Amino acid sequence: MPAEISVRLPDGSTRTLPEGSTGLDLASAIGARLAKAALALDGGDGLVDLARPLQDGATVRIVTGDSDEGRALLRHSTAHVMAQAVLRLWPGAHLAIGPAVQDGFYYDFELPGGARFRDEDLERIEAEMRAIVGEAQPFEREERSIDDGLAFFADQPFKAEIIEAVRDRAASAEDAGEVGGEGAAVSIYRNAGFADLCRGPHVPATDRLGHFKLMRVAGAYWRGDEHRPQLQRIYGTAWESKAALEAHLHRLEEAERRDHRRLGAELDLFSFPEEIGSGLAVFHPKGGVVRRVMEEHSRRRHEAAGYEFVYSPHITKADLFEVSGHLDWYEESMFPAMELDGEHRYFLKPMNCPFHILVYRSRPRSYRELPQRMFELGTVYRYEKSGVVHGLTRVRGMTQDDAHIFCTREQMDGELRSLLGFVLELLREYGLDDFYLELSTRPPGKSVGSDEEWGVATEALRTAALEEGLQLVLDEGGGAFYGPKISVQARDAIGRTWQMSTIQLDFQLPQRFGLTYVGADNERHRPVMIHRALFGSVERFFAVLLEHYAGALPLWLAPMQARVLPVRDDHGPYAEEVAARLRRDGRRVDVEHAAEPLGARVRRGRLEKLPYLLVVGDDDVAAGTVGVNARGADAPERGVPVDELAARLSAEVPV
RNA sequence: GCCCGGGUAGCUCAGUGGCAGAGCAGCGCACUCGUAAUGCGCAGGUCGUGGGUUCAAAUCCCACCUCGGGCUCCA
Repeated sequence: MPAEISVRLPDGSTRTLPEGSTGLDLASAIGARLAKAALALDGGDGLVDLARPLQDGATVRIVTGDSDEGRALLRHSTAHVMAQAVLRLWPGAHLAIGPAVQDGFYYDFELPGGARFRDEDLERIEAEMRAIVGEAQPFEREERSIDDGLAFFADQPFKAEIIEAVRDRAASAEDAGEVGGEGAAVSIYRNAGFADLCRGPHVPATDRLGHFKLMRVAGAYWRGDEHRPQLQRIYGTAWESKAALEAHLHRLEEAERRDHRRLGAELDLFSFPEEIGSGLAVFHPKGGVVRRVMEEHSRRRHEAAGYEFVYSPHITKADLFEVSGHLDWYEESMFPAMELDGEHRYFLKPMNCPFHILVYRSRPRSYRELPQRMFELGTVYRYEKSGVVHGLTRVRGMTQDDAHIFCTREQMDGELRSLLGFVLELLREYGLDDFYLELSTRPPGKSVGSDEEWGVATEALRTAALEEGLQLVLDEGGGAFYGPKISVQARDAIGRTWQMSTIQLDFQLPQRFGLTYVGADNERHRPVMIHRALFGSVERFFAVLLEHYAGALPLWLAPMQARVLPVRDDHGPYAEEVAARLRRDGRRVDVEHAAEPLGARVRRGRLEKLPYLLVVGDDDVAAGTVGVNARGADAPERGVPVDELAARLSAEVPV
């Protein structure tokens, strides 16, 4: 009688199989359907190939494609197949890395003779990949020593570099997906004449794949370092089923439909005239209304929260940014200097903080007036590299809802706590309600101040963040040159995250500018400075709201809140009366006269995403009512008295 | 800044060496209508900019500007 082993399944049951049985044998024993869906085995400490023998007594779980880890696995294997296809089409290509990423995968290549992928190549590669999938090639794992591995990949310099890094125990997290084996060995996966350095696991064979699409080609630096060779990266997406792939492509279309750049043009909100320059927007009248309402609400809330309003110019002599350190640490992001009389250099400001500091320093300060909170909608200019400008979310001229809080060290913790609460409350008022926090620490080699100060500041931020009870993610080295920061990341209606508010703690600038206050002890003390912007920039926040709401802004923010549509020309005077009545309540209302059929005007109003279309005809003129066609409603509502409508609208506008 | 792909009418796009096109939007006239496109007509383009090749360039070549997707960076 052959020896047997038993394994425990997630439901608590156990299975007994002949010794030497593999994950695939187990799946087959459970059911043919599972055997077909199985991709890998979770043997307790990580995923392994189905072809591996089972360990007696282990608790195991079969991984299928309909889980996050299963999808990551098949994406990784699809990347592998793509590399195989590229190598068939471009013999001699060098392979770098090919991990699974959110929704898909990529692989980085260096083509022989410095060749570049072109868009048309994607089709050829995809066709080759489908051929490989059709060949149902099994993935076979083998382990080799470091030296064997180096010899094996002698003609693959990037793979060799990865192996050397493993040998030198300097493997970064990024390499972890590429190498396997324990310490002294690396693993290689082979299928049909192709072999790749890879930790694995992989799906059993290439025919488990197939629901993929190559998306685009891009450049990417080897190891993300712009001083190292630029590789050719191909991005693809891959899913466990045709339906899942199609659903993903549909989500991409949905995101495109919400794109603020598209909505901005369609709804006549803003534009980027080429004549002005890259990354510099103009807001049109309708966008101007939205912006004004956003800003007015913000001002009111800041006033209520104890902020004082200051104003500062857009340009300054160089001295100011020399003292602040910006010219040492930030100059590459600043527009070049304006030279005047060969005597003074002037700069457009990239940040508002030094100006607020000068306001603080304009006279002696007492501890009695701290904390002092200075707020400004301050327009700043940053010379962003040409490849990074993007709609309203990454521009070269922007207005920050910027404030600087000057306080004592003792007040610091309390200020940070109340500030975080204020930020989140305000963002919720604009309709965002799903957040997490990110703590950015000292950037190595690009900062000022002592380790002790950075440590204190970072801990103060961490404490305040933890008290808020939100998820906290660490962003190592992501702080500003003068201090660590917390940023509030918001998830929008379709789950994308955006960096919104930033809160930075700063011990450096008060020192550089020699800021002081006189304490109760009649001695001079150094205040602490907190930099914070809640929208981040008004432009970016505008873009985020537009995408979050897919252009259908809530009533209080909508550029036009209602449009009155007279059925016939002779209902025009009544339509104007209705509009005038609503305007008395402060509503933004217009009238579109009956030059076209009602259906056409309703359609136009819908496309403009107007919250309310108000139709008035014979019945309404007679009864003093309107027909209410609300955005998002199934059917129009007839015969609503005008005063009742006015009351409804007022109730819907919170401010 | 680097890699790939674009730029033709206000918008979406067709046009790959031989007269610059369509739909929508705009304007005019007619239609006066109860909830997602009334009809007819008119007007609208130095084909991103500048060079070059050619008898002839939207089309081929070069440079630049600009937009999109990435890398790096970031509010």
